[in-house]
Amino acid sequence: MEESSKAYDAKQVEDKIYKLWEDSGFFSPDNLSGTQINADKTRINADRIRDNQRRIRVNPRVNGKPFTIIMPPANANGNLHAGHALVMTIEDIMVRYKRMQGFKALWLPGLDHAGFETQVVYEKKLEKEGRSRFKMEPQELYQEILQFTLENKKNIEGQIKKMGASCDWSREKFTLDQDIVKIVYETFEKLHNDGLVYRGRKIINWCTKHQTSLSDLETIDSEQTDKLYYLKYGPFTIATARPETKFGDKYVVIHPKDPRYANYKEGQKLALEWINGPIEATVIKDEAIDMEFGTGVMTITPWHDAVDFSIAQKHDLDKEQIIDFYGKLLPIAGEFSDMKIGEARAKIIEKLQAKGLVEKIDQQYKHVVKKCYKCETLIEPQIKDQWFLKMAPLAKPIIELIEKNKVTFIPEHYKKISLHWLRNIVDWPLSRQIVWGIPIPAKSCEKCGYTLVETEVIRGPTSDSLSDVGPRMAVCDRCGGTMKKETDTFDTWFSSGQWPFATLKAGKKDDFKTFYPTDVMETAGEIIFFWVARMLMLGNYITKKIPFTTVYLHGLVLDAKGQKMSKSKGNVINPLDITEKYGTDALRLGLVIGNTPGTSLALDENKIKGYKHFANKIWNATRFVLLNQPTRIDADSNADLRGSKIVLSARQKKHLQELKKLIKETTKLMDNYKFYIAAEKIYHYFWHTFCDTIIEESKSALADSTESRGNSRGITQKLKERQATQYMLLEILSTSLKLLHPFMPFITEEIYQQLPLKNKKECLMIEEWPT
RNA sequence: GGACGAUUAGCUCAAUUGGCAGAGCGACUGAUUUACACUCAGUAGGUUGCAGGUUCGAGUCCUGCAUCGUCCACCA
Repeated sequence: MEESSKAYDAKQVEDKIYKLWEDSGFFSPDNLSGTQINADKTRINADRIRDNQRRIRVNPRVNGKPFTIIMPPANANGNLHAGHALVMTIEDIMVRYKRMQGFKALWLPGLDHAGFETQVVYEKKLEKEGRSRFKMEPQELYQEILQFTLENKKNIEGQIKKMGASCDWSREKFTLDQDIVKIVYETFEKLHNDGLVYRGRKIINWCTKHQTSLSDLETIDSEQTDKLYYLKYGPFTIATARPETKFGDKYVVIHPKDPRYANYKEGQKLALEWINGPIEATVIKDEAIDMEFGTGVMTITPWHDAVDFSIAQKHDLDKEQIIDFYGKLLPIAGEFSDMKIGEARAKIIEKLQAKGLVEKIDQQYKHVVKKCYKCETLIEPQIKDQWFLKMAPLAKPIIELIEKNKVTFIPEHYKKISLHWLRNIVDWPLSRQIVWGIPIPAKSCEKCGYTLVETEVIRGPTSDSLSDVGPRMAVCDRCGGTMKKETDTFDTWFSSGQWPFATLKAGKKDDFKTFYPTDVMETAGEIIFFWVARMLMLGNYITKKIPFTTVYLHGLVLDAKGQKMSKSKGNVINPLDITEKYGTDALRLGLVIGNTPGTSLALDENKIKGYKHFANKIWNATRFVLLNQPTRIDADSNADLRGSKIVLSARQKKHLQELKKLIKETTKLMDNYKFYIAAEKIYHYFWHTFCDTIIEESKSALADSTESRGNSRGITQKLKERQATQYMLLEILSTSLKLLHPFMPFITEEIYQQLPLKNKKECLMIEEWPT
C-alpha cells in the first residue's frame, strides 16, 4: 500500500477495480469452467507452512457447475433508483459467492423497453414541452421514444456498473432485440395455434388519458365517497352512483327469488318514462343481484360495467356504448351528448329531478372505484376488441408444481399468495393501444373475426419502420371480408414474461442447454403477479420446464422514516448520490444488513455512514497488518528463521479456530440466503474480534525486538513469535476479505491486489471461498 | 368481504426455525495522539401488542382479541 493513506477513498478505487474485473473476463462463465479452482491454490507462505487447519479442499461436487441468475430487466426510461440498487446488491452477492465456490456463475443483464411505463414517462416529457402524442405521427413518436430509451439504456448500464454488478455484459439483452422479438412472436404464434390466444370483444379497463386498455393489475382501487342516487324507473326504484351511464339502460334486473318482485316475469316488457323520454324496458332475472343492496333492483349498462357486461353476456342482451373513449357522452345522451361525464352528472340529475324521477339521494355512499395506476384517472370500462390470453390452462401445471414445492419461495409465504392468485386467475388482456412496444403480429377480419398471426417481419430497436408486419392479406380466407392489420402492441410483461428462456435461447450456442432452468429469480415482491407468475407459466409452457427453482423476493426500499419514496414527497434517495458520498460498498452493506426478504427496508443515511466507517476500518486494519509484515531485515537478521516452521501459540490457534467457525456459519447462512445475518456476522467479527481483540493483542509480539534483552536464543524466540503473529494476522485478514468480498467487492479487491500473498489469483473475485 | 404480513431497547431491525432476548444508530460516562477520532473501554435502556393454551422450556407453536400495513374481490 504505497500511498498508505489513512482513509479509504472509494472514488479513487471503484472505477479502476470495475475495469480490472471487466478486463479479466471473469464476469463471463465461459472463462470460469473450474479455472478459478484449478489454478494454483492460494496459500499464504504455502511452501513452508503446513497448517492442517487451512488445507484447501476442492469440492468436486461443485466445481464447474452452472449457477444462473437472470437479472430483472431494468426499465430503460430513467435513472437507477434505490430498488434497482437493492436488486444489484443482492444478486451480485449471490453470484460472487457462487463464483468463488467454483460455480460457472452466469448473471445475465438486461433492459426492458417497458412499454406503457416508458410511454407514460415520455408523454410527461412531451407535456412539459407543450406537445402531445396525439398530435404526432405514430412513427415519429416511436422514433423519439426509441432515442430516449436508447440513451437511458446506456445511462442505466453505467449505473449498474457503478453498483459493482459482476454480470456478463457480453450476454446482455434488450427486450426489443430482434432475436428476443422473434422468440416472443414464436410464443405468440404457438399460443394462438393452441387456441390459448384469442381476439375477443370484452369489457376492459380503459384509461381515457392514456388512451389504452389496461390489465386489472395495472389499475388501483380507490375508496371514495360519492352520492348514491335513487331513481324512479317505471314501477321500480333503482340505485346508482353513475346516472350519466344510464341513457341506454333498457333492462331491469331482479333476483329470481326476490318476493317483492315476484309478480314481474322474466322477459316482461314495461313502458316507462326515462331521462330523455319514453322507453321500453325488459325484465331480466339473475342471481347476481344482491337483494340487500339498495332496492334490490338495478338496470344495467353492459358497455361500461363489468358486472353488467357479464349479465348481458349470460342473457344475450343488447349492449350499447354511451361514453366514448375520451370520456364524453355519445349522441345517445341527446342534449348531453359531447359533455364530459363529470360535467354531465349534475345536469342529468337536475333534469331527472325536474321530471320527478329522483326519489332520494344518499350523500355518503362509500364505494371503490378503479383508477389508472399511473395517472389515477378514473378507469372507464369499455367494450373493445382485444387480444386475450387464456390463463387457466397455463396456470394449472404451475399450481401443481408449486404445490409439489418444485419452486422454493423466499420468504415462504409467497407460496400461498401465488397459489391464491393462480387459482383465481382471469384471462390476460395482451394488447395495448400504444405505439411503444412490440407490435402484435396479426391481422384480423373485420367481418367474421378470423385472426391470422404473422411473425415474419420483426422490428428491432434499430428498425425504423412501424408499417408492414408480414405479407398483406386484404381478403379474409373464410368470409371474404377485409383483413385489418393489428396496430396494437403487446403488454410489456408479455415479453418480459418470457425473459429467462428468451435471453438464453437468444444467447450464445448451448447457453440454453447449459444454464436453463436458471437457479434463482430475485426480484421485488411487488411484481410477483405481473412478472414472476407469468414467467413460470410462459416458461413452463414453452420449455416444459420451470424457468427457475428459487424465487427470492425483496421488499420495498423506504426512506429513513419508513415512508415510501416519491418525487412529490421529496424523500427520494438517489443511490448514486449515496455512492458518491460514502462509496458503493457502504451503500451495499446498508442495503443488505437488516434487510430480511419480503419485508421493506428503511434506508437511513446514517446507517450507510456507519458502513463507510467500516470500510475505513478494514482499510486501516490492512495498513497495520502490512506495516508489520516481515521485512528483508527480519529474514536476514536471523538465519535460524529461514525455512523454519511457524509455531502458533495456543491463543493464536484458538483465534484461527474461531475464524474457522465463522467461515462455517457464514457459509451456511449464505446457502440459506440469509445474507443479512451473514454480513452482520462478518462485520462484527472483523471489527470487534479481529481489530479490537486480535490486533490489539498482537501489538506486543510485533513490538521492536531490539528492546528485548537476553541471549540470541531469546531473540530468536521473540522473532519466531513475531513471525507467527505476522502469519496469523495476514491469514485472518485475507480470509476475512474473501468472506467480505460478495458484500463489499471494491475495497476487498483493492486490498487483495496489494497483499503480499504467494500464488495470488488474478483477482479476489475468483479466489476460492474459504472452507 | 377474503387473504397475507407485522407488532421485540428512544429509532431501524435481528434472533440460523422450541434452548441464556441481541446488533446498528442514537443517548450517557470515561480514555487516548506509533492502523484507524471515520478510534477505544464502558453504562443505561426489555413483562417481546393484549388474553389464554401446549411444553421441562415459547419472541418462536396453537386459540382468541387489538392496532398497523399490503394484496386480492364485479355489490349497482
